[in-house]
Amino acid sequence: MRDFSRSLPMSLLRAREAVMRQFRPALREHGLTEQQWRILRALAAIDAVEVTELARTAFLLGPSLSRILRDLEARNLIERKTAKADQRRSMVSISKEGVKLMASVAPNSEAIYAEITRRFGARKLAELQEMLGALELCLAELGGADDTIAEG
Amino acid sequence: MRDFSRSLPMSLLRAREAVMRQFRPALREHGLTEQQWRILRALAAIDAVEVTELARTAFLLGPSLSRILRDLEARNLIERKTAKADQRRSMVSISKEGVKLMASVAPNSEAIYAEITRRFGARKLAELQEMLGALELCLAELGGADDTIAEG
DNA sequence: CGCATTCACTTAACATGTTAAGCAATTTCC
DNA sequence: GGAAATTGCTTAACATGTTAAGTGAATGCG
Repeated sequence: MRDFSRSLPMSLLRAREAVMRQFRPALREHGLTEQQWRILRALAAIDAVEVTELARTAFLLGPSLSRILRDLEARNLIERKTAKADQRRSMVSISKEGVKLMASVAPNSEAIYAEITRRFGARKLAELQEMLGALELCLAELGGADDTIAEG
Repeated sequence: MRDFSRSLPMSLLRAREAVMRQFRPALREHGLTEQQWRILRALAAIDAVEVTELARTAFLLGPSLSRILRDLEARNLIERKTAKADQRRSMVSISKEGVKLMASVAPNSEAIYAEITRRFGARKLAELQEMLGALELCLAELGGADDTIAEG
């Protein structure tokens, strides 16, 4: 069997970990996890979203998002209100405090990203991202666990 | 701020998830998680290893590995014995049952990997892996949380 | 209308990720 | 030789990943 440490999943895992290692300390200083940061960033780009849509954007599973939103709401970093038209839906938005927190983290985060880009090379980085996107696309067609496309 | 859904961490996360989606169902059929599978594969390649070395190989943190080894030992898929020379060290190896389980999963796993390679293209895949390795390397120099190199 | 189905979200249960603390065996250094 | 530091591993505590089940609201349809 192929040396698993050179398999694609391991390569992707190690690469991602190498990247996230750079960011985690800065986030930690502000009491944020990687996933909480993703949610705040997703929310900062829009006015308000439904939970399901937010899950897709932040790439989190429903149950994880449910828990995190509960905690972020308790910390007054986000706000929720149920939609008028459909009581099942809950609209999530970032709070003033949330915006303030983002503002205090963003510069540091941007600096780290810039350094990574500088070291790896902007062109190479773009190339890499394009390949990752292509991989994702070609596997999306293939499907996988509970793929909604193939089951229609 | 840059659209975070196009950031490098997100690209890596989505790509990896797209890949793992293909494998998880097969592993699940045999009652294995991705991490347990990584450990068995790492063990299959050698006679016996120390826990710390296994953690490095399977890319798992100590505490995670500790728990998983406890469970795999309870399922008789691995074996442990403390080293004679140093009572702190524990040597881990795969059991006969473990080998048998691997043999029953490996063909399926290999087939999935082959299909991914076929769809994405072997050459492109090699290129991608090379870029991932380069990224990892260039960030390793940069360091990160609790980096042992920079602290010596 | 009424009832089964679907939908949006939450809870539950278990496995892992992550950091800090604990513990015993070993090594250092005087 | 022995106290202090280090090492190898485990536990603890909390956050998230993952799948299944639960709950209340909306929808489809007879």
